[in-house]
Amino acid sequence: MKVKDFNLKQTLECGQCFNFEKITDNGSDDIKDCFYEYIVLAKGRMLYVRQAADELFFLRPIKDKSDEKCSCELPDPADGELESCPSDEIRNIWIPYFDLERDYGLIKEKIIQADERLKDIIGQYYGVRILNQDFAECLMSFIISQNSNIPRIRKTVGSIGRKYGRQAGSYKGKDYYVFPEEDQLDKISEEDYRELKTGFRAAYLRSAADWLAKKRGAEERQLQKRDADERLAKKRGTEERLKEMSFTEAKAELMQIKGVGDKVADCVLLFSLAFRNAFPVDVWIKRIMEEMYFDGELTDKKVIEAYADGKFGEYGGYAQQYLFMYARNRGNA
DNA sequence: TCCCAGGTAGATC
DNA sequence: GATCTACATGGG
Repeated sequence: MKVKDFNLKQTLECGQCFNFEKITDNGSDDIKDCFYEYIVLAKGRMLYVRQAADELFFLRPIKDKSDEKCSCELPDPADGELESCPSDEIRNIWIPYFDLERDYGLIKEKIIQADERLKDIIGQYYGVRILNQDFAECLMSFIISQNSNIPRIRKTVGSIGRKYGRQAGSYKGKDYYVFPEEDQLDKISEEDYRELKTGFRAAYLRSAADWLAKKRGAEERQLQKRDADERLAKKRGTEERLKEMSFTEAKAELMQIKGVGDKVADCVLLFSLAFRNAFPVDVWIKRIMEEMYFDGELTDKKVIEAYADGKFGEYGGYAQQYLFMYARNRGNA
């Protein structure tokens, strides 16, 4: 499909998601001649996604038929051969995941209206979109992110998938694993997390898994009280309930989890619960905001958050992401 | 070796 | 209520 205001590399590598692998990168950021291929593990699946200029392709490896009966005469597909994903999967899963239904032209206009100085920054990072990620994975990932760095977060998230997640496919002889489902997460002990080098975050990850299980249990008990038809109609998980809440309520819910503070909660709200007004303030954002809006003075994170809310409002999350890219990449970009 | 990383909880003032 | 610090680990 044709895309605009989209750059696969910028979108995947801006630090919002962690379970993917780069296959190809021709080194160009320009939408007129960029070429990227990535394997993305999300939504319980493996996706092979390719961007060639303004064309985006949702692909998957052709299944190896060698273990199926009655296919002995058919030659196996060459290793690494790809086919298009079914159109309903593209429509129902990947277009929403990459936030491709949204008009980023409008969003950019609104942010530039709020501050002209962001025009060049947005121009440089024109192709960042905010993904709509799986809730549990996003929650666990950003608990892992605290006091760490992006390469290491990716390493840890990947290793949790490899050890406890389901294999979602393979490509060129390599197996790829998705992040564990919620029920699988519940079986991982604090000690297990420690073995995966999560350090002091191990207890937090366990407390998040407890919270998820408790919420899931409460939801199921609620449903038991209703009749079967209604149960089917109203089936919804923790994620859906949080989405129906106000920003403030949902944030307070998340912050009940030991290990989830202001910043992690904001990331989860922004990247997996569609609260695009969330404005996570990490060390990079704190620095750039102090520089741009507080005369270089050290400023409390809560003050920065409130200021951003006033300035960018419902577009805060997008603005935050452009600023984050700029703050992190300047100097060495 | 020292410093820093998409922070948070608990202690202390 | 605002500020200080321990917390594990790995990369630069």
